[in-house]
Amino acid sequence: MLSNILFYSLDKAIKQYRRFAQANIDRAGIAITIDQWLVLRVILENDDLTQTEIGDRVFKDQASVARIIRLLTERSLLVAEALPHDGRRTQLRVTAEGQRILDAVHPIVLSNRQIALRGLSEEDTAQLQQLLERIYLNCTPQP
Amino acid sequence: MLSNILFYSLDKAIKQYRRFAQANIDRAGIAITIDQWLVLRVILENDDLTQTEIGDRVFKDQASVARIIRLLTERSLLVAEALPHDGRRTQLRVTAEGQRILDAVHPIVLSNRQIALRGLSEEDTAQLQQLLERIYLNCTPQP
DNA sequence: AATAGATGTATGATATATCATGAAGGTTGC
DNA sequence: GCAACCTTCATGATATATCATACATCTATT
Repeated sequence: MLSNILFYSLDKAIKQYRRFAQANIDRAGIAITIDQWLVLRVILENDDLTQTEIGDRVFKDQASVARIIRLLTERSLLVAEALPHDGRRTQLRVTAEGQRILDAVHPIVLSNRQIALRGLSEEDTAQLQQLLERIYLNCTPQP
Repeated sequence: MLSNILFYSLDKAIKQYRRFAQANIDRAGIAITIDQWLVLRVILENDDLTQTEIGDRVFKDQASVARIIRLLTERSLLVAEALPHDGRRTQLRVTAEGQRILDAVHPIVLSNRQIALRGLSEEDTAQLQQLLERIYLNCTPQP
């Protein structure tokens, strides 16, 4: 049975959480995807990362990050200015509108997490996190 | 920190597992994606499901299943025959080539799971699965 | 039997994931 | 200085996810 396979349960849980979280953002009338929100948030907290470094933090590859940044820029949630000392890169800055959206999403994200974790104790989530980290490491090729 | 957020760990673990699993299938020279494999496997086990029912089992929506079935059919891993009693549907059958690929992937999938769960006890995986199911239910709107 | 509603499938639009590659800029070693 | 290499970013191709919708067909009701 598929239902007995751990990775099926993992996939199922994260997909349902993403659908739930996105639906709540949509319902609040905020026009942003979870992935865009995640990247925007990372840029706000640290505006001197390369696309590859951003990708490492949000677990996306550089190509995905590039396209998300393009969308965020087109939607004016982000601006890119030339950097004098390196012609390849740009300085990314979250705009006022971007900040407004981050602020609006924040309470929704907190509420989403709380609802999703209802019935789980601190120890439950700690152990869950530890097991997930172990799986991650098991699947990561040693350099 | 993102790393303290449970859903970040969840996303990270499942993504890394999928990359790991797909890389091992690719390395074996088998031309199929994990998602295609999953759908093909469900059809083998039960060849009278609608696309929506298949989607329910593999946690995809009907549109995704339709496109995966089209690819599997184009690659001749699956054939669709008209059903006399219902002009909307077709009878899906896994071809010999499809069966060959399922057989080739099977030991790789078992090995992937074993490696990914290295260091986790039976109780660990059981508890993990139970917590994931709880999260799923928490994120599922009550009808 | 005709019609309204339900079901099954296909597909368009947009977003993301992955791999590969191209193009431009930067760094190092000589 | 320059050649080889590395880094950064953009983009094409393909696969999947999601929502909406179109279309055909089936079912139920009258």
